[in-house]
Amino acid sequence: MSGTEINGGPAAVSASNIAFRSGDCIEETCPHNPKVSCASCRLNKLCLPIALNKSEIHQLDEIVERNRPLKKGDHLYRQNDEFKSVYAVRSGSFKAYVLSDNGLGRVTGFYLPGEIIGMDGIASHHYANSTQALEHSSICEIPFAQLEKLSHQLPNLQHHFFAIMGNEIAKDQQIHTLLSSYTAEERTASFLLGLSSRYARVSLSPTRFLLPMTRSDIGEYLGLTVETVSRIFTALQRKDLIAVNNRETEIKDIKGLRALIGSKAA
Amino acid sequence: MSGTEINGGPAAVSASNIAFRSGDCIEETCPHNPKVSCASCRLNKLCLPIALNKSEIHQLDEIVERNRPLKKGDHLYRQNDEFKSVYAVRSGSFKAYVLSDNGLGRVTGFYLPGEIIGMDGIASHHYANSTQALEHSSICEIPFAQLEKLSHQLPNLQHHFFAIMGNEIAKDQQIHTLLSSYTAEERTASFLLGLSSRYARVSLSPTRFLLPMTRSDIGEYLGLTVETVSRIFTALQRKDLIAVNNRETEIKDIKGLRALIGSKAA
DNA sequence: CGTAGTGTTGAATTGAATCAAGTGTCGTGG
DNA sequence: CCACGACACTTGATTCAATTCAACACTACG
Repeated sequence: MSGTEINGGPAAVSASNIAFRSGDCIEETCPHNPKVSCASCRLNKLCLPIALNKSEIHQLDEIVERNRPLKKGDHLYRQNDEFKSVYAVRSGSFKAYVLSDNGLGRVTGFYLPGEIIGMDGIASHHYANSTQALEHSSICEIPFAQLEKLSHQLPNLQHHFFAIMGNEIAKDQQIHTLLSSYTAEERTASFLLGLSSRYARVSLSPTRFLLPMTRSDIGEYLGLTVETVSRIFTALQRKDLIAVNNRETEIKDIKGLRALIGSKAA
Repeated sequence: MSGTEINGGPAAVSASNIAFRSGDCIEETCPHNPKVSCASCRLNKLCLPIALNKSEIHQLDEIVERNRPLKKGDHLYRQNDEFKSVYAVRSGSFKAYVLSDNGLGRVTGFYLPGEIIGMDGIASHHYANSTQALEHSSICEIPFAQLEKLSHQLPNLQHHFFAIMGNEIAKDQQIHTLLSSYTAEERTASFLLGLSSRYARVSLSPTRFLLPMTRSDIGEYLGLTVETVSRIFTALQRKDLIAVNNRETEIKDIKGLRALIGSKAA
């Protein structure tokens, strides 16, 4: 009945990480399949539905719009667009960035499956940055007005959305510390460890993954130049902490990486 | 009846800025007076009560605890303390900071009257940083569980608290950009302009104010050393953009300051 | 198969940090 | 009320981590 009409065949949480994922995709949980419901979505333990019961998840399902997948480079929205929705990444990955007058862009965040995009627009009713797919990706759109209305009916959902926003705030403050006091090597190590645990969160390998972003994106995010990022990658390889082949990345010594930033850890 | 028993005499939104404020303080709106209600608080147009009607403000008043003032250096809470409440600054100012293993602290934020503290603890149920009064200050404590319950009853309050959190997220992302791409001079100019508009928000002079924090605090916040902050202050004075005498600060050419970061502006 | 984008590496430069030596300011106790 | 000590701030000389400039290799894709 429900099936693979639109996007048949196997798929993984992250298209670029097909080679590294563990499980197989069964039709109704295929992350590229727009018919997947929150109830059956493999991310429902990490995404908005967390802590909701069956009937609540069903209500959430009603307001979620499962748009067609985005191609690499497609924009989810652009800076100053009117804020209408937040988005949950179902598969693939995104970068958020701002463009300054001088043409230079700065990446403000990367978003992986199960993560929520667009909360920077809630206050001003306009998105503060542009957000672009880094690879073939699919998202769930959650119209914010409806999310608010539903949150008002479901205390669990309100509680959880406060938590998601609080988490974003805490995470942003960690990055503040990183940018204001870490060296290039510490930033890069911390970035890789962060990616690692975010992949682990969605049951992908924490030690082998494909970077969906360019070195330049990483540099813009970490406040470094492309050249520095490249050099640090080389240096970390020489220390046998990682192995990088283009985008393919292996963390060979996670403890060693952690040790690099050890004294800075809270 | 209600009066100045606990804290008589004149007071201003920011104790350290008494010399610069415009209006006088009448008893029931004195920010150091613990008996001030949200309804009569001079900050109620900027703080949590915004967008609430009279009856709603009254309900909010019921859950707000107006603690005794904090002395300079007193902690509101410490890193890893159990999260229980968010706090609204009524008067004075605070800094939030994290301490790393190596003993170095990094300031993650400054909080002025009308601003909300503690949202970093919502997700993990533990505060992610320590928060300390920079001067004699008073706060309104808002137990979060009760705020959630009340938000559930008052859609306006829910909406507004989502907005407050969204604003914090947007602000943190701006700082991300600042830290990852601004020079020392641009960071410092941006910092002063930010303070200026935050003072303006609470009807204090945007061009003359006392800095509640040390040069070292500023440096830790902006990712610079004390020495660099000091040098930049001197340089900005030489350019006639500001005049600084210890903590007393005057912005002499706000356009000129803005021009320094012009090409980086969104 | 060529071209644009992505990534690496080297050499020179530089902005901010570090190291160092002061002066200024404030709060406290004698 | 003044003297003392601790902290806050400033300025200068030197160093260094990361940027900039430059050249080239790799890859991916129409």
